[in-house]
Amino acid sequence: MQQPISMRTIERLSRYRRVLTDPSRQGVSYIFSHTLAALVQVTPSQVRRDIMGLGCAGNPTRGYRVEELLAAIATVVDDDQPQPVILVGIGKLGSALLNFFRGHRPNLQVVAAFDNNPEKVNRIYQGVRCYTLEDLPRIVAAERVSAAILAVPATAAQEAANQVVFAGVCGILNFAPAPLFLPAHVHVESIDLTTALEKVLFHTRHHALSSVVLNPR
Amino acid sequence: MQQPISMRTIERLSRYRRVLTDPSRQGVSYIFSHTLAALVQVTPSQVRRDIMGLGCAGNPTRGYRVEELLAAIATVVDDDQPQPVILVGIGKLGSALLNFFRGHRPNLQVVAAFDNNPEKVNRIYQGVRCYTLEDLPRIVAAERVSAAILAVPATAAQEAANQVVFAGVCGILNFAPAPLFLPAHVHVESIDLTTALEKVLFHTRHHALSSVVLNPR
DNA sequence: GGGTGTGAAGCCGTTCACAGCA
DNA sequence: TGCTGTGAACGGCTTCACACCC
Repeated sequence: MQQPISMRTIERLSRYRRVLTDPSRQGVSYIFSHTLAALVQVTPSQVRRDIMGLGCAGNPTRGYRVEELLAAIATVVDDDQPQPVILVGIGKLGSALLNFFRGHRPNLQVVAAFDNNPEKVNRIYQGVRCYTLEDLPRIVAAERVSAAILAVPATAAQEAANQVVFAGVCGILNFAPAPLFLPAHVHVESIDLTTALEKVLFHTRHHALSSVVLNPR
Repeated sequence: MQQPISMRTIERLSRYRRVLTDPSRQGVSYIFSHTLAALVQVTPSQVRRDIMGLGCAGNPTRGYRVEELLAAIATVVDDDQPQPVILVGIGKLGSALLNFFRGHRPNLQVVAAFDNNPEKVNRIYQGVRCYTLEDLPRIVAAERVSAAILAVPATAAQEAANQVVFAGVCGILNFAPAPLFLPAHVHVESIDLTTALEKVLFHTRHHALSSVVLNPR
């Protein structure tokens, strides 16, 4: 009866959590589906559906208890303990990401960085030490790392991914604009910056042509 | 009869183009749907569907002519001229993105950067000058900019978006982890880094629990 | 035989619509 | 009255299956 939660729902749960924990909303202890819906820009039905999957009950007069929602979301997407993550590639993008993820979510912690450039090895970047790729297996094992952020050039991506997976990682957030070929048990989430920008340009272009003939979403 | 092209298809077209223009594939002039499919990791039917929408004919014995495909893709997603884009926010992430988009696609050009920090104004970052936000309307008009990349902190995102839209931009690639409330004619594409990483962690976690009970994709 | 082009079927996520309830 | 919880309808995207062609 507890039916599987779709990936789309996970994404939204993450966003619900973000707005629910927004400091400006401090002190609000109950929220209606339509309020939350407006905040993340989805439909109220969508919110209720998602929450249904959480097995979390609301109340017709007050809505959902925020604290309860947050706890339920954490149960689904988080672990109880901080999740150790590694970063591979400390170029401009890599260090920007390091900076971004630092303190963004409390239990999502970058525990080590890796780079092939000898000048970078052993230096500390925003409190995170940089190692050679040779240290991967050791550190992945020691810190029980299961996910890696890949911020290397496209040409180095496949090789880096191989090494990371070999070291025991089974989840990758990939920023290199290249498809990765990896064993089926590895989950790859690619952030395709070029494609994203091209999508925006496609839209503006069609807006300019004032012939917006395409289905939304 | 030429039916509208879905957003999903646009994304894939962008990826098809990437692998088709890969230097290592130089000299290959024909390609089969299954070959291209393997390269971008989709099904052959998917590739054929997408190409069908392009109105581009293939040949049973040789496949599709690469040059023809590229031309057709360009017609749909690109413009003939380089597309001017602006960047708002030259922090770590902003300059990493500037670096990334520089020379990644030829006709996709960052023409100006903007930041509120007076120390950054008038400096040149990777060949791109930084301006105050007050210069937005002028430059957007002069350069005929229609899209903006937003790389500012979450707290500043809405305000920056307002200004950018006021200046005449109608497409935004947003990196701030905050929803943007804007007029309907503006297209916002959000890159949600936190959510993306949480998705990966969700997967690894469920892989670890060896109870991967969810539908793929 | 092996590929393309495409109608038809299937699948999944979203939205509707309404019963139940405070 | 107005919101939650949810079966049922809907719609879009993907995959199937097969006619057609080199």
